[in-house]
Amino acid sequence: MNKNKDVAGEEPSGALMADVARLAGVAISTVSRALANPGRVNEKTRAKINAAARQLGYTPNAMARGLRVGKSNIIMIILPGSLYYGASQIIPQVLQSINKSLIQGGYNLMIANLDRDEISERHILDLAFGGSVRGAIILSSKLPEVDGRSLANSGLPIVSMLLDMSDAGLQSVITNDREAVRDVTAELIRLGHRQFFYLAGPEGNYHDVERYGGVLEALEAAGLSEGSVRRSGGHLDYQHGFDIGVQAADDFAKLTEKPTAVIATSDDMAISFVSRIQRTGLSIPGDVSVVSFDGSPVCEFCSPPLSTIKQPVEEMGRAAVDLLLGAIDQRETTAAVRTVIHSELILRESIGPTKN
Amino acid sequence: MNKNKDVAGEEPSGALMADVARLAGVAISTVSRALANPGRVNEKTRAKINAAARQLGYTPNAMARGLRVGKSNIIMIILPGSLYYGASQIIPQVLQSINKSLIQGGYNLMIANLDRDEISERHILDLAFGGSVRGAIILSSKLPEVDGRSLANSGLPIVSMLLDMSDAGLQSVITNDREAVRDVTAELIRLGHRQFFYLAGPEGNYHDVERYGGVLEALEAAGLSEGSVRRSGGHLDYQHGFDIGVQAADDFAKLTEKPTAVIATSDDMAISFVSRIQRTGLSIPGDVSVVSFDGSPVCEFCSPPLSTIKQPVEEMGRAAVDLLLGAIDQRETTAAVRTVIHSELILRESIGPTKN
DNA sequence: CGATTTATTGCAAACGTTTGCCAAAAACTG
DNA sequence: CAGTTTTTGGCAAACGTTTGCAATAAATCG
Repeated sequence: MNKNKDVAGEEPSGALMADVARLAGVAISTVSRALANPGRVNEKTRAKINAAARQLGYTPNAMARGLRVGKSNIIMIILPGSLYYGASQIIPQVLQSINKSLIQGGYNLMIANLDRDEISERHILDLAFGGSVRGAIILSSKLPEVDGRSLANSGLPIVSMLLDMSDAGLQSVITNDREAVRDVTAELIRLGHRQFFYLAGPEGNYHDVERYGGVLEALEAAGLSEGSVRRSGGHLDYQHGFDIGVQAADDFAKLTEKPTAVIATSDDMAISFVSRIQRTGLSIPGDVSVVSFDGSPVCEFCSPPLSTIKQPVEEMGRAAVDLLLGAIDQRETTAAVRTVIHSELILRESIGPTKN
Repeated sequence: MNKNKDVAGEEPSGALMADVARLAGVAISTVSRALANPGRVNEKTRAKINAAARQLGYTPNAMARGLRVGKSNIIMIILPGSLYYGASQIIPQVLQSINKSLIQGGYNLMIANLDRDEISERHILDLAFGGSVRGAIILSSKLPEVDGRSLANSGLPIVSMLLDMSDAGLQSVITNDREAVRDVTAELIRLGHRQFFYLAGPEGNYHDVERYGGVLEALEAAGLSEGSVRRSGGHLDYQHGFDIGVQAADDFAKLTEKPTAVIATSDDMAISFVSRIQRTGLSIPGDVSVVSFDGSPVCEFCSPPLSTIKQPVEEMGRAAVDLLLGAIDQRETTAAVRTVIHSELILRESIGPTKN
């Protein structure tokens, strides 16, 4: 009842624009203009108003502003699952880079987690349709959609990262996974390798399809059959990379005819795989060459140091934000829909020529 | 101008409560009550309203609601710096766990990055005083404060994590760093070690003080002098853990009288340190025992597997959220101000008795 | 059956901004 | 100096909810 009546300011929270106006002796609308607009108000009054605002410790109410102008300054990022995958820093790095770019543009970052359940989908849709957010970046997932509402027709600008959804008309920032894997596989072939072992993340997953596709392309180009590569894993999420690697090492041990080159689709898999097969007496790269995906810094300090395909996450984050803010400001609405950022192959001692 | 006039709904975005009311043939206020309040409206009308709402794909506008009730449902987490520290997943794990608990409570998580600059402090204060957020969790940092405004008197419920600010009256969720380090040091002493090497994060940092303090306590308890431990590092942030370890390995190499036990204050430091000193021909734990901090999963797959003090981050996150939501709901305002969550020492092969 | 309570709904005033429109004042213009 | 343009500042109407209050309808009671 008597919260913010004109009797007295009791709570420390909340000098209003009206208070500033009163103190400065001007109208409330003038205060608004003084604080936001550039040249709409006389310099002298502006100074008076600024002084009053500072004296009162005035901070404009973001929700009132948002309601009035019909926009928020929050961007949400939709993450597919856990924020951390073993040693792989993909998600945190993306987050960091996005947040940084966003702040520079005056926006805030909100995290939305897209678990498999309907609850979280609904939650995200509420955020989108409820006007809470101004745009969305979606990481490696399809658009949430439940009872008729879909993120696609929320009217929000959306950018997809890591997953190519350009055919659905979504701006997509992706890496050249397929090409990168093709190249590294070709390099392994050049080094004499003919039998490959491929550690998969979730089967059918976009990354899996692309990366495995890259392997096959390289094999074909070299005239090798599809049978030259054996798959392991495929039923666990990337989040369980270490487990996949451990499991794969078991699988590997059981093989009578051992592949000489291993392509892991995350650093985690490679690390645990290497750790396990070293125990069985195999040496790297003497017996087995290993290359993996992600570019985690820790790879440099493994023994032997691991070759890895570095995901250009920071640039991807920046690019995604640029595209998103561009769409918000309605610049370049019709620009190229797919942005490919190139991965970088980091060659280290875990790769070598075959013995014979 | 003619955005949402009553002429026609052009934009796909935005069925309003008024639309639902019209379709259901009731007043707008009835709709509001039907959707939120429990038994304030007749079941039949409620059904009609729900049907209408679903048909229109209605989603309440969060900012309008927030403005009216004077509360938002956003919690901000204030992070001290980078989101990722090498292989240590502390921050992402905390984020994950906090976000999960928050969503269950109906809140959303916003990320605020507290860099050293004044800009970011001001930004955080704007968020706090601008009514955008309902509460804050602050990670391992002091409260931002600039031109008279301080987070402390924003009226927001705040919980401090990792940094003990209970003396400032802030609910603090911390780990027993000092005790954990004391125990592990004592264990090393029991194994015969008498000369220690301590890898520090930023000097004077709360964690550094606590952890180094733990070492000293153990030494004293065993009757060893403070001179039994040498420090390395101290000028770089934890973010550069790998660099610290590399540098420390150089320092170590230069020592004529080599310590036999190393206590690293992050897994990153330990990993790069180990990698480097192994190259100089030293063996672990034969020549040097190593223990570190954080409990990164990757430690299990290092060679040798690293002993580490596992930070109970998930529980800390949960605890912090519980406290925060408690404060928001004004339950238990006067509960214990300090919550200590216990670390877990994971002993692996990187630790062993001294040779002689 | 009239009186009193209770359940249900509607009206209208908030919440704290922004902004279109208008009026007054100031600055030019011829 | 009257007429015209440009600055400047105020009024009041939004933005889309929630909620106190009042009104009506239904139910209960003596």
